Amino acid sequence: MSDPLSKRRLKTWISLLGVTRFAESRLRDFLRVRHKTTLPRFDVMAALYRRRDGVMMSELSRLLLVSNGNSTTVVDGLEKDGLVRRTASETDRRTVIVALTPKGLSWFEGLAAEHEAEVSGLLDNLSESDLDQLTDILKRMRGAK
Amino acid sequence: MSDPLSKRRLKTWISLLGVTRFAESRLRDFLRVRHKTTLPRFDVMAALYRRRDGVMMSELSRLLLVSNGNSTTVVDGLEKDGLVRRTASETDRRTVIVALTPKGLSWFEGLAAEHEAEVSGLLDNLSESDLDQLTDILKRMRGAK
DNA sequence: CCTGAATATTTTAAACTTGAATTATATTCC
DNA sequence: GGAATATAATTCAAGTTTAAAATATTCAGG
Repeated sequence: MSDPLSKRRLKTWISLLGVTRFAESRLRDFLRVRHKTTLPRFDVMAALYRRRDGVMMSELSRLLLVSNGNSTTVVDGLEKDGLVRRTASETDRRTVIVALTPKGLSWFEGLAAEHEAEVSGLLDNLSESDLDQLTDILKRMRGAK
Repeated sequence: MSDPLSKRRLKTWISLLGVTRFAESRLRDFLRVRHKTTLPRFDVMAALYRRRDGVMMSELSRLLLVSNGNSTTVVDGLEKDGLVRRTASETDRRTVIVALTPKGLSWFEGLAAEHEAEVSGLLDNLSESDLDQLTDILKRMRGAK
């Protein structure tokens, strides 16, 4: 179990975690300083931007890999600020559909390009072939259960 | 700014984040169900295990990429449980050295192998050459400022 | 020495997050 | 149809996390 391969995997994992945490902290700074917002709020907005027709609360949680309770809280805040809207489903009365409001849409659009540039800067040192390899590796990791 | 390369980087970043979040959530489950503890507590213990002589609070925060306040809180909890110990520095009275207690050490040792196996399982699908490439790519990402 | 800048830590308030109830609705299968 | 089960969302308590403010100490120049 504690063979050299297993040790190498652990080391790689720690390194992976370090890099993503560093990058997340940079993005948090960017969002706070430049746009007076937070990463979790941005994440929800980005998910809703990609799924313009709206998503169920539970689907939102699945997409962002956070708990249901967490989604409820963040969406509550965004709704209070008029950036997202909750709508009851016609077909299933348990279900709530969340979507961007027009205000939310334009807010996000005013931010998206800058955010993309920020992320792009974080991956600046990666060549196209690095991106290929990384994408491939991540796909394989996702396969593991 | 929003050229194809930048878009690819964004996509890769989102994928990277998804994979690490998924893995973190698995580790959280493992620690909660099997060992009645949490990821942040484990992270602190692991850092102290690697630095057996103890580390300054601020260094601990830097290692884990969390805020100073966060380190204080988590170390408070671990100290109350007798797993770590704070010691005043001889040379600098501002400084506090945190280290594992004997109890903390044996607790961690009883856990480390299982944790390593858990992580190893998450990277199961990666070949040695994948690990090489990934390590290399991460090193390059870390270079970006 | 003194003063101001820098460093180390803790405290605080607000936000985030989780996992476990809880409530409500839908589905399955007898 | 009705009971058991599953699913959707929220609420809740406890813990985590952040960033900023407060406290204490050291260091560097003058």
